[in-house]
Amino acid sequence: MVSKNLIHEGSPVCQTCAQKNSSVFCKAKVEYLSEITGQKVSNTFKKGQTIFNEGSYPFGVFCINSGKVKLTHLGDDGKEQIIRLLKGGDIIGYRALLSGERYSATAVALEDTHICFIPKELFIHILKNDAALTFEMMKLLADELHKTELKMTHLAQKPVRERLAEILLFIEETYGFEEDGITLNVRLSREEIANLVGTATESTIRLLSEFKRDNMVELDGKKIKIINQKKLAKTANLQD
Amino acid sequence: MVSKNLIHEGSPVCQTCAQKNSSVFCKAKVEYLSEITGQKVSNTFKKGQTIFNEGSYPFGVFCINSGKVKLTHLGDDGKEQIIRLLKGGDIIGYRALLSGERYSATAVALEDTHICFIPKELFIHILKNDAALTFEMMKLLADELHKTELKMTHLAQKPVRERLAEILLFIEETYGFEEDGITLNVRLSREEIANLVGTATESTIRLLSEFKRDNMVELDGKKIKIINQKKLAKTANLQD
DNA sequence: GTATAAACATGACAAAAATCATGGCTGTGT
DNA sequence: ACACAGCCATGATTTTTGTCATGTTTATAC
Repeated sequence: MVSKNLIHEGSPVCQTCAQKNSSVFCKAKVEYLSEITGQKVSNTFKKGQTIFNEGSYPFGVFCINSGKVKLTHLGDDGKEQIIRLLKGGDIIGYRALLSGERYSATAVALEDTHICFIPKELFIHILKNDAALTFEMMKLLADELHKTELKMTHLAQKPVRERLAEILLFIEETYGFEEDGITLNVRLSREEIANLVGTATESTIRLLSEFKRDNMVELDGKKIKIINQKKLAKTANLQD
Repeated sequence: MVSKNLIHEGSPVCQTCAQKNSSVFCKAKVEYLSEITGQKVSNTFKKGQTIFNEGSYPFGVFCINSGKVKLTHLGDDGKEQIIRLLKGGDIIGYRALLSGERYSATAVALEDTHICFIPKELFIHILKNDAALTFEMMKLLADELHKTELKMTHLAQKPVRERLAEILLFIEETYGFEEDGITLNVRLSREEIANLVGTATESTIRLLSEFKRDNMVELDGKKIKIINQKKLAKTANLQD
């Protein structure tokens, strides 16, 4: 494993980064990759730590090397809404940077997470000179927009039960399973799941119990096992 | 009025288009503007006509010259969700084109609308060669993503009453008022408003009546007059 | 102008979901 | 091991919202 000692040195090299081929940066010209390697700062965030905060100014973008991150909005009544779940290879903080605004969301590590920070100037400089990378970034934004529009429609039209089923499948799609092949590979509190679904925590707890009763999932503390994916997908009532 | 005869010729010239300074294309290099002028197709859509349909393949982007357009998703149960309202200067159909997918939404003219069509090849060719324009497109996407994330959070957390108030203010922000300074400058059915808010048509009708009772709006058929904007904003309970 | 359909409006009711209350469980630090 | 806090669970209740039914008004076509 090349990445092992690199990570422990605190400063992995982009050209050999484990995420090189899943990140947008894999599309950057090689010359820029070494520039990034030279200027980036590598960091570790412990579970629960905040990477950046809604309302503050962005100084660059973050590229997740390993770990899991949630991106949240604070609603007008102070309730948290999780708008995205992220993992190794994903970049965060670019939205506000491109719009030239403050962060509109807060990023928090869901588990110990390694992240590289790329300064704003370098990021913008590369974008302005690397058309292919800019094009990829544009695509990434277009995809994100599409996903968000879908989520919006589902929030507006689907009952909580369907949305919860959908979110469980979405978590699976994002983080996959543990070695046993059925346990969702992330630990989220009931409240966090509720904040993904857009509902009250109690409703989430109640529905999870129902899903368990209906043999779609098994619950063991924060561990959630998907034991009947097909039925769950049917419950989610998905078409698209 | 330069634009008047241009429009009636059926083929306005981008360099003198009334929307030149509000569209992203105003950032395109002059040389590309004339290329667009040469290749675009100008068209008129009557009220209610479909500009493109969810599920079909994009062959280019549309640039709205004048008029009003709604972009809608079909939910899994066949219910329409309006995801964006557009006007002169806005471009549509770029999202699917950039992602290389079929349209994920349907565009329908809300009133007689003039639109220029720019072929895919030209659009992509220009993007690949005009870094400044690409950068602007990226910003546009970033802004759209932000707006959509906000809408998502509000759909998840706010009650219907607040969302309706918010939507009325949003319509005002988008299309403004008629000459009288209080009548919203667009005619939407109650059902369409409901599909913006994400609620049942009857709920929308009921709440509009309440807003009228509470002296926030006046109703006259499809005409909606905002007579107490401050109170409406308070009802919307906005912070951001 | 008149017929016809579509849109608007309102009441009654049912369903969905949030809130409140309470108790048990689990993990963490001492 | 123990106390404590935070999380999980569940029941009871209220509020919100959707659905169904029905009548009225408005727009549109002939």
